[in-house]
Amino acid sequence: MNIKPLLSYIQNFVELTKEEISFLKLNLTSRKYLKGQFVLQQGDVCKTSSFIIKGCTKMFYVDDDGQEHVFMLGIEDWWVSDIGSFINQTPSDFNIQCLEDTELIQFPFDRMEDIYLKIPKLERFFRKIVERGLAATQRRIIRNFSLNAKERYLFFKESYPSIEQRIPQYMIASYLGITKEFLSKIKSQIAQEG
Amino acid sequence: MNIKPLLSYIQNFVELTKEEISFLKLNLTSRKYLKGQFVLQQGDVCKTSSFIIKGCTKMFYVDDDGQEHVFMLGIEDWWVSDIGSFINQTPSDFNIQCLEDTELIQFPFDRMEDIYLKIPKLERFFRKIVERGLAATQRRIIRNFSLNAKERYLFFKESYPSIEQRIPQYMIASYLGITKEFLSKIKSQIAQEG
DNA sequence: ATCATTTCATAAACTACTTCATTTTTATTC
DNA sequence: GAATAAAAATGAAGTAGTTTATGAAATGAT
Repeated sequence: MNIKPLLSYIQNFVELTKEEISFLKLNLTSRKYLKGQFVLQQGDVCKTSSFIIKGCTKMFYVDDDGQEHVFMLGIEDWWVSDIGSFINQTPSDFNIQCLEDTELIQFPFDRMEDIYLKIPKLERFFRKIVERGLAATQRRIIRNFSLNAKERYLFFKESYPSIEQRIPQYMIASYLGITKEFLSKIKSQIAQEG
Repeated sequence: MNIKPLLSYIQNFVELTKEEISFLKLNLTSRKYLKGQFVLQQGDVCKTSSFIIKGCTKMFYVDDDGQEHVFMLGIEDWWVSDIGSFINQTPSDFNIQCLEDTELIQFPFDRMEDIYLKIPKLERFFRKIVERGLAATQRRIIRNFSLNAKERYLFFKESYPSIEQRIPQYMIASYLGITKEFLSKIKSQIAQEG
């Protein structure tokens, strides 16, 4: 199990002893997916919270009209899960699909209680990363309200330059909440401006 | 200090002993604001995380064009704070203003470490409510993408009927991400349909 | 009660973005 | 390396939501 990237991520927040790391290894699972495979499908319960060791994922939602809305993209060192489905163990509205061959380390829901009990530091760790996630998600709502499509695209480009290269443009459009045609228009407009 | 509503809220997640409650009382502060007063002003650091005992607040953001965007409304039993500013102790982009005379119980940032140390259960409590907050915020982004303005308004009406009565319509419009004129149009349209 | 201020409603002109239809470019497969 | 499929570009027509302007209704202060 290539757990190193996860451990060094965790060490940014709390320090783990050797024993704690061993205990973690026993309770986490590593899993590889091929490009195109699903980590989660809508209607299923999200049974794991996953950390991306290698690869790229998209989390999306298909609305009543059959329209696909990309809600979140993920690359190395990001977390992916439907947190609502995970904490309540209720069916998810989201799909999580791999855009490349992808390797995840997964925290199973039914091991979380034990993990928190044995390593209370991880309760602190997860509190902190969820706090950060909430702050980031709130900022995203604000951007969606106060920026227009072009500004949102420029922000995205600047914030996640590495992601833009790895995934098709129509998914970025969906993530930004616009059509692929309009994103195309924006890009040609930007190109003209120089 | 009227701490009861907060305690019964907390007891939904974890059970506190009498000693823990006394300790909490020593570390929390109660504060009353008049209608119109600010709990937080943009540029200031958010030094407390507040629970609403009584009253009504709006959290809003003024963009570069001077436009006000209502990001969140709060009534009794809700939490208000700019979590991004709170956890990093950095200047906030948000304002939190009281729409009625309002009473809050506040968790000061500089007491949090002690509180978590003395009552680890509260680390669990805050992890859980932040998880819930994150799930709710994510659902809101999805709604913003996949519902149109009328659908978003109907969802708001159904979800927060008590709030709608208490605050002016133009703030609801701003919360929904539309102009007051367009909300007015939507309402008259709904009225005609019966 | 009255005056001032805030809130709500209505309507016409406008704009950011969508939809639909077609073509060009890029990637994939045999 | 030709054939096929997938992704991106382009343009014309349509729509959801904005802007600006004006008046009516509700609320608050004196």
